[in-house]
Amino acid sequence: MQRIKVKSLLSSESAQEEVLLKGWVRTLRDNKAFSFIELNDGSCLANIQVIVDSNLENYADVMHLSTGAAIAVTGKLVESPGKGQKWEVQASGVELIGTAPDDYPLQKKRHTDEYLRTIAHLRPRSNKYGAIFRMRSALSKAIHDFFQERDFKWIHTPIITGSDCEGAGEMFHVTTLDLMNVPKQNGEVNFVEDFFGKEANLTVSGQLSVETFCTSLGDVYTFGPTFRSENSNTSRHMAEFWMIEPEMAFANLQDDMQLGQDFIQYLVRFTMEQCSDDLELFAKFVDKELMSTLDNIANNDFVRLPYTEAIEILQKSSQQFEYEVKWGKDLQSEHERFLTEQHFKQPVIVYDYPKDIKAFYMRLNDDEKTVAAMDILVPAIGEIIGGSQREERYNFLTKRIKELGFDEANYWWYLDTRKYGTVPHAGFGLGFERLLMLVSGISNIRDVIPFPRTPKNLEF
RNA sequence: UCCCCGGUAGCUCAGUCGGUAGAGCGGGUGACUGUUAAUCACUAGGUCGGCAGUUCGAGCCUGUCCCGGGGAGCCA
Repeated sequence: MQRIKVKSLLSSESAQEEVLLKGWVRTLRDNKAFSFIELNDGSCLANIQVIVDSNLENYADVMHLSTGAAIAVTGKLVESPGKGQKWEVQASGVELIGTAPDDYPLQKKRHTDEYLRTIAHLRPRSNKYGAIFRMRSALSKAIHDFFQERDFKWIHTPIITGSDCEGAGEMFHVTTLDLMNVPKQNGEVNFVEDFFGKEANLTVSGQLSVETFCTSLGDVYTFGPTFRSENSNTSRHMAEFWMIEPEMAFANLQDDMQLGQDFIQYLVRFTMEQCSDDLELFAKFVDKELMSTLDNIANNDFVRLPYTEAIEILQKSSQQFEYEVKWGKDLQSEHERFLTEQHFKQPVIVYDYPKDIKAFYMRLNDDEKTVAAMDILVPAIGEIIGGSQREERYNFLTKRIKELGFDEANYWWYLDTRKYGTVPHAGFGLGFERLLMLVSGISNIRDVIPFPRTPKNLEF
């Protein structure tokens, strides 16, 4: 007999004479005459109720089953006479596959997120974490669907890089050098003896690589892991996270802002339509306002606000800020929150930032003071997307590289894209985990990735 | 990295004036013929985060380190 998953069983149209299901015991209620087993197999949030009668030959074993045990059940699917569920399975056989001793760490009660983080290998067996990781999987596919439907090509940019993309964050070294005996020359580490013959790092962004493919395949995107070795201890940062970076050829900042809005709205609508059961759990137990937040995002155009006007709004507001609001200074968390949560009460795209607070590759505007950069800010999370139209003019780009004191030679291949058939192009980066926080209401980024990597934390 | 808060039973927490420790849940045993985080009875669980100090005496006071949370910086 073929195994059927709980998800299919629960959506069954009619009773079934014989089914086989396998999964893990969530809870067990028993008495002398029969037992109720709540069985979950991860296929969906809901459990299926299994009734085991005491005349079953191994009933003594069934009564000693515990939360967490793995079992196989054969029986028939019938309409449940009890309240609370449509279907239940009357067992004709229960096979014990894997026991769970009484020190099983997950109890049938609510645990704190902090505790569950210490058992990250077991937490997906809880309702909340099962739900977020099912949603993580579904949204990963939705991201590819969004781009593939629009004829964007997925580019696998490298994880190990030799380029120093200045300003994008601190990097992890990749090396095979003997750390007890590092070869040196003139007091510096001699990377010539290292695996690649030069200094190597884990990628902090696939952008520069994907830009090169943008000038051949047109519209492209990356979706993969990214690494930053910054000593950030916040609920919004990790050392390893997943990033989506589209890049469009023959596109300007307006196109970029539109793509960012379309992308977020597509994913929010997808979640509401395709993950409704799991989403309901978050709306009920994690964030009571989740559904209205998502409705608001899905159904309204994002506010588009030039940086200069954002500064004016902040300066005119009666709000007291800890950090000074001044043209030329970057917006702080408190400023972003004021704009999205209090002033506009919806996502805001701030664009045309002062050039001195933004990266070297962003396109200089005609005012020569600002660059064609944009950040999409959402309530509670803050910056979810950072993007720009790229500087496609060779002379402007080399001038900027020189101004910042970077070594032009390191960017020879990047500059080639401006030398040969350069085109206006634009793109952005979106942190996948921040998106998951947005659609689930989960407030700590460590709880939307299977095994979080943060400073001083590398368990599992 | 900085500021603030916390660490007591497996989990969530209480612990008065400094006098050697409590509850709920969970676990175990038993009862119970339709339960929904079942209910009822009984029962076993403790290096009070580590180290040092003050004191006749420290879960409680002091110092320090470790870990967790919230906020900030940096960013996605």
